[in-house]
Amino acid sequence: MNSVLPSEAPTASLAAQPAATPSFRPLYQQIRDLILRSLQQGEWKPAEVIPSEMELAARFGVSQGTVRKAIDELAAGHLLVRRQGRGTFVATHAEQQVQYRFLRLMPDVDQADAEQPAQREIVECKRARATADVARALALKTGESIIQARRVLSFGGIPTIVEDLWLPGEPFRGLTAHRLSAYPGSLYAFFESEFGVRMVRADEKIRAVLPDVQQAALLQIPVSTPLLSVERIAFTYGNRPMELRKGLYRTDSRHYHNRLS
Amino acid sequence: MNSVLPSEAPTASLAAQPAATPSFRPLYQQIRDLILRSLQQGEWKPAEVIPSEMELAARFGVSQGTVRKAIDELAAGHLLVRRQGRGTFVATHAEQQVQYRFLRLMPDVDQADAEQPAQREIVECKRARATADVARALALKTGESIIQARRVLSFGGIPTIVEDLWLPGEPFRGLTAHRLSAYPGSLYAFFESEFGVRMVRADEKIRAVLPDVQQAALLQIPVSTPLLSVERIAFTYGNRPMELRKGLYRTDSRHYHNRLS
DNA sequence: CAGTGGTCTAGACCACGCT
DNA sequence: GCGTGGTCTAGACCACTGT
Repeated sequence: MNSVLPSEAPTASLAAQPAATPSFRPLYQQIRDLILRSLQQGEWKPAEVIPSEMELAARFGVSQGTVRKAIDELAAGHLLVRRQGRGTFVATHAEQQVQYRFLRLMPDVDQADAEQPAQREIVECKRARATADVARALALKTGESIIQARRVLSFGGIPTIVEDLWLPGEPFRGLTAHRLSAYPGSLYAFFESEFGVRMVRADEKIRAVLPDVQQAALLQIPVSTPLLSVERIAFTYGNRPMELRKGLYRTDSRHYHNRLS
Repeated sequence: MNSVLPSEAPTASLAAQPAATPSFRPLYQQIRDLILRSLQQGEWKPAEVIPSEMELAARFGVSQGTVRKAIDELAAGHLLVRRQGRGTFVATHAEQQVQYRFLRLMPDVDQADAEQPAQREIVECKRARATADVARALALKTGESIIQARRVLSFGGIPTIVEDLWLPGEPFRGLTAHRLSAYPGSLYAFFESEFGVRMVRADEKIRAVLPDVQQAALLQIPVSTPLLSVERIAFTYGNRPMELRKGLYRTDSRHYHNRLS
């Protein structure tokens, strides 16, 4: 039997599979998707506990082991975090552990003592209309309302990153330079707590480039300094693109770190 | 009970844990490490099948489920590959699927039709002595014997990558420019089939740089062209570093792709 | 001590690949 | 049809966290 009996799944119905098996879909994946939908719909908010495995098993009418495997996959994708003895929690960007989960620029020499956090300066933040490029990246239509921002990150007083951001206007309605500057945590923690938009995954395209005059000025470097260009699209639940970000990184005393396996 | 009874593990003994639990180590991790050791010692060679889950369960005196969880972890780390209905195989770099598993330089426009493979040209290949830097990266002593090579990769006739390689002399004894040039597959497939050295993981440090005169000449570009510098250390089983590679990538029509999650 | 996730087992059945 | 990995279950027990 490849589907949950409706009578045993009072709060959620799974699409029944025909007895013949033209397309087989494991139960635990169906459960995973149901949990995912609950996350998406905000049934449990970031940093909250979700129901225990036994509760979920009862709710979906499956065994604990099946729920466990569903949660395993979500935890592997950093959507959930398991804490033994306490419960399973909705993952959040606001955790102390990793300040910048998606920033891979590391100091060349690992100063053992805690590195002081980056200083952030908002250079610009305005409402605008999506160009064709931006619209394509954010799955919008050309001309739709967006928010555009530029900021500079400095480490130990040295301007190191200049970033341009493009955000869809609708979900981020009410975002202002002032609120951006005032927020103490990372941008993604800001999006999460202020707009309920949780970034789950990102794709980056990395190149070596030279800055234009303005970028060079912001980083206080000559225009002949090669920089890392990092173009990122960040996605929420359901692979919906919610941020386009183009960063320029100085790499003379830091490097972009990547592990291949 | 946290350890396998010796009587039930005839071909391998697991370290018994004291009844008090000062340090608890799950059984499946112990099994995983035993399988890992067998891989390391070459009991099963790349692309070969390993024994079935039931056989391994009998051999280690545990249930199939425990072996399964051990294999799951190794498969997640790309050390093993499961194929339903056929068995579990030792992973290899020689698979057709992904030509270059560790090369993340992608064409900007995805030509749907198969891209023709890169052309490879060995520029240099010589025996030498490890400098302090190289020795540190490869966990050797300064002055130990190494092999040094330089090659150029071209895509569609355009020289795109120039790479310098440093390899420990001992495991790669007998490597020559001729054998390098003659081998049809990727470098890592070559290391695997010709020297039994299987790379399992790699760390990369990425920067933006300008080429020196010689590098610019090899890539047929001006010295003012910013390039991606990719410094990679590749590891075999047991986190032993076995290759240092410094690559320069042209990124005007290709980009380094990375997925963050 | 109760409740949570984590481990381990044994057994049944399913999907897949080969012969 | 057989053997492989893949799914699902039910139950026991362990390790960890809070009260």
